[in-house]
Parts: sequence; structure tokens; C-alpha cells
Amino acid sequence: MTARTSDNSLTDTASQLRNAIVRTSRALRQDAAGETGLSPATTAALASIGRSGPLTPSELAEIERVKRPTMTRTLACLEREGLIERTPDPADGRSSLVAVNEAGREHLARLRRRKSAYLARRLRKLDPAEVETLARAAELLERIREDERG
Amino acid sequence: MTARTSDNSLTDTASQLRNAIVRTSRALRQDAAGETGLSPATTAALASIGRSGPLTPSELAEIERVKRPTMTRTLACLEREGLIERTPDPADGRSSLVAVNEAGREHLARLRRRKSAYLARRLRKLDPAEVETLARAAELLERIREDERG
DNA sequence: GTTGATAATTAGCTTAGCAAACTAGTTTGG
DNA sequence: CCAAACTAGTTTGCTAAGCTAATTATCAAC
Repeated sequence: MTARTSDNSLTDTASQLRNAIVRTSRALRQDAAGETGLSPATTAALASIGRSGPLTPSELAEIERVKRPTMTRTLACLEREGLIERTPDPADGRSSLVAVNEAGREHLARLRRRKSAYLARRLRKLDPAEVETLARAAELLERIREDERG
Repeated sequence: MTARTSDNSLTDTASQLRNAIVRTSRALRQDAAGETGLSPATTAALASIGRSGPLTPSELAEIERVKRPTMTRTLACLEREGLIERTPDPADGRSSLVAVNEAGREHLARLRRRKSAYLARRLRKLDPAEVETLARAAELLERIREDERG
């Protein structure tokens, strides 16, 4: 392992990782369609709102790394499903604050309980060290996305 | 960390991982659009063809875990870009064998050289142990998807 | 040789991303 | 204090990429 080969193995790792991520996210989409009635993008947004409290659509768009019009649509979906509530932003009349309501909290709790969710189901077949590896990988992926933020 | 909490931490890990994957794959899509002119799905297909030699569209669809009509479209795109070639399948007149042509090989080589590809760029900021974690995670993700195959 | 399965495609739908244009509030300079 | 510039959110219209159902062409088996 010289510094020379390390750069090659880096791009190899990158491309393997890329394939794994693209394919897994495809599998997630299929699974979500079949099971919860809420797509992965929508679920992720709901989880973010639940985790980070009342937020403006713009803040949420930034967290999820999508453009504002995309978040507008996602929020419309969550609202249609009755999982979130909006209150006018006291600080800015153009904006609103989005929060998870009771139904949304229940939905999140159900998801968390959900033993059959695609990844949880599969994680149960791995040994603890492997699960740990994936947990750390999730952190790393979030972290390297964070770096972008400038 | 008892056996009791282990099931909770499993679903927690699952949901963190899910978010990380969904967001990263979104970032990948944006990056691909901006840089190479070839989307992640299309690039992944090209890489698979390159790796696994001449294949029928059906085989490729199975590798990429998409349905055949989806692969039909992806192949049409690769063909339009002049990166692949089809020859009639000698064993089956309904089918054809898809292979990467010279331009496709160059494109793949360029991708491999590409120091600025989204993930490679970020991987370079991590220490070797972290890169290793992600490499193992990629393998694990592929493996747990494999389990599905029944 | 007809019948039933299978490979690929076509047609039509959906989701989820984008950019550009619009609306309505906010901020700022004069 | 009001007009101009800016900004948050939405609307509109486009694209990519997934799906199912239906077609077409070939293959296999009887």
C-alpha cells in the first residue's frame, strides 16, 4: 500500500460505495412504496422535522439538501397525509414553521417500532460488528455531506 | 447495551442509514448531472457492462436490480451516447448481447481517473480507517441486498 | 405446426428532482 | 415613509428514472 496505490483504491472504494448506495436507495424506494405508503424522501423529511423541531421550509430544504420547490411538494404531501402542521412564522410573515403533529409522531413511532422495515429486517441477519460498521458508515456519509456546506 | 436495547438500536441504525443513503444518493444525482453528463443509474449500468462483459439486457436488469423496461431505457441512453454496442445473441434470437465499445471504455477510464468525482473527492478527506469502514459498508450493503434474491 | 412461455420493447403512469417565473412580505436608502 | 431591491414560498413546466400492462418476436414442447 503505497501512496500511489492508495489513490486508486480510493476511487475503487468510491465507485463500489456509489453502486451500493444507488442500488440500496432503489431497493428502499420499492420497499417504501409497498409497505408504508410514504416514500423515502417524504419519510426522511418527516424524520427531520421530528428531530429538529419546528422549522421553516427553507431550513428543511437545506437539511435535506433539496431545492425549495422540491420541499414545497414534499411538505404538501405530508400535509395531505395529515402528519404535520404549519403555524405562521412570528418572525417573518412570508414564512411558516412546520412541526410534526400527533398523527405524525405516531407515524414516526410506528416506523421506529417497525421490525419489518427493509434495512432493519436485513440488519438483523448481520453480526453486531457488521451492524456497527454500517452505523459508523452512516455517520461518515452524513459527515462528508456536511463538508459540502460551504 | 443489553439484548433488549439491541433491537432498538437496530432500528435506529436502520433509520440513520436510510437517511444517509437517501441523501447521499440525492447528492450523487446532483453531482452527476453537473459533471459527467451521465446520470448515476446510467453510469452504474455502464460500469456493470464493463465489469461483467457482454450481457443480455435481462441479465443486466437483474444485476442492477431494475425491471427490464427500465434497463431498456438506460441502454437506449447509453447507445445514444455511443458508449455501448449490441450484437445479436447467437443463442437466442429474441435477445442481444451488450458490450462496452471503445468510447465506453474511455469513458470508464476517465471516470476511474476522475479525482473530482463526488465520493472520491470526499473520501480523500477521511483517514484510512474511515475509508476502510465505508468500503466494508459497501460490501455489506451489497450482501444484504443479495439475500433478497429469493 | 400450434400453443404457451419468455426477451425485449412500447406506452402510459408516478415520484422526485430541477430552474424559471410569480406572489407576497421584508428591508433598506433617500 | 415610500419605492426599490431582496427574499420566502409557491406555481409551472421540464426531466430522469422507476414501475405495470400490453405488444411483438422468438423459442420450446408437445
